[in-house]
Amino acid sequence: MTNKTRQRRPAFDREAGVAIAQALFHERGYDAVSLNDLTEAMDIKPPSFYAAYGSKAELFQRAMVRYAQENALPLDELLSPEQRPPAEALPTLLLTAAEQYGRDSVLRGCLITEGMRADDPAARQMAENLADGGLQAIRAYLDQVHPQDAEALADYVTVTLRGLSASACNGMSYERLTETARTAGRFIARELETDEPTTAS
Amino acid sequence: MTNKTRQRRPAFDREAGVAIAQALFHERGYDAVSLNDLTEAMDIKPPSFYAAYGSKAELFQRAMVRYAQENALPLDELLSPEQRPPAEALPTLLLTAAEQYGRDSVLRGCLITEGMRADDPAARQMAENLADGGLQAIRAYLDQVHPQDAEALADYVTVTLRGLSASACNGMSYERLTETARTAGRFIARELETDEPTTAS
DNA sequence: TGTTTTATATATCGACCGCTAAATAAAATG
DNA sequence: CATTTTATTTAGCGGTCGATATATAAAACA
Repeated sequence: MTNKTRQRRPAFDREAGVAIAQALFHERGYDAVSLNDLTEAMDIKPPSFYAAYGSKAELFQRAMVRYAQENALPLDELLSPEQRPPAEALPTLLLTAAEQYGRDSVLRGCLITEGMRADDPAARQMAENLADGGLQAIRAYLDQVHPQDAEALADYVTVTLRGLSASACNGMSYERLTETARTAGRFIARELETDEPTTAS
Repeated sequence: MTNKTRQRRPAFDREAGVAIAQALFHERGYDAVSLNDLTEAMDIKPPSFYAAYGSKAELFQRAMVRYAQENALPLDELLSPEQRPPAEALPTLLLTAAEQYGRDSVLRGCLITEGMRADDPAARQMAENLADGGLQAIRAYLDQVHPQDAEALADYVTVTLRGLSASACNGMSYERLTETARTAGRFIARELETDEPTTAS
């Protein structure tokens, strides 16, 4: 009789809850955000929280995935060997990261990078797994375009990214972050141009 | 009568307690070390702990000062303009740091640098104050020897140091840490030699 | 020796942690 | 409407957090 498919109860928007959690985790870090902080910000009670997300760590995982989808560096574009030589791609990668890490006054640094320093082992492992994907993409790109120094260059880039993220979290200004990224990018470009004196057409 | 000055009761060695705390804080970070961890490692009860150190944060401060005294980079030696040109001093600084951050399998990274990411605001501020001394030394050195790019170079060095410390904490090997530091050092040396084509005698 | 000082141990404190059992109310289905 | 399902609320679980009030015992000093 009631063939009209009734709308399901909204209850609360779980995806919106993930977005709220993402912002809180990004602003304060995993450990510093309590269940009370989360349920209060979402305007729900703890049982609803656990029915929806399972645990604080599982929600963190979803928040990091959401962050990666909307904020992660476009590695696929940046690191396509056909389009960009490494002397251009890697400086762009560093600068794009620095711009992102420093552009918002409260959401500083990289949620995933900083998640790797969480005290909770489960959360830390989740962050490491997600970060590993990006690092492997950088490494794979360098294996193609600059195999003789792929590990050293990949390590240099990841260490610089971690330094930029941590510095952003501690308040380094947008201007100084991006200037530092530009400096590191120039150094890489100079190194690559030295070894590989331009294969230009 | 008893003019023989009696030895004061040993009770427990407070300096040894600071050393124990230093190791625990270095291994796990400020937030992840509980009062119970500390009192158990020192083999004392909480009231003795508070009588001796005042609070967890105050003990952290003492542990960081102790760490700085015995482990901090010898900035005074490294950064003496009379002795070393920046193209030599800065690469040595980075390499020395990387060696220190990665040489011990459990005490990774820099206690003070990582302390700046503590969740406890008091502890974080203490770490920032201590770190600021080192950063100002680097900046003052560069103001003398390379005033045209002092801020940019100082920022580059500090970001690299933070990246090395964080990477060490997350398990990057001694070899890769030191190789990354050498890479960054080469980049700096190349930059300085480009701008300043040797003032040699 | 007697008195004072100092550091100890016992036994918590109140607050917060992540998380959940049980009861209830609302929506979906017949 | 009555029934089932689902998400909610109330209330609180056991545990740990940093930190303390109180009482006691040992050392320092006269």
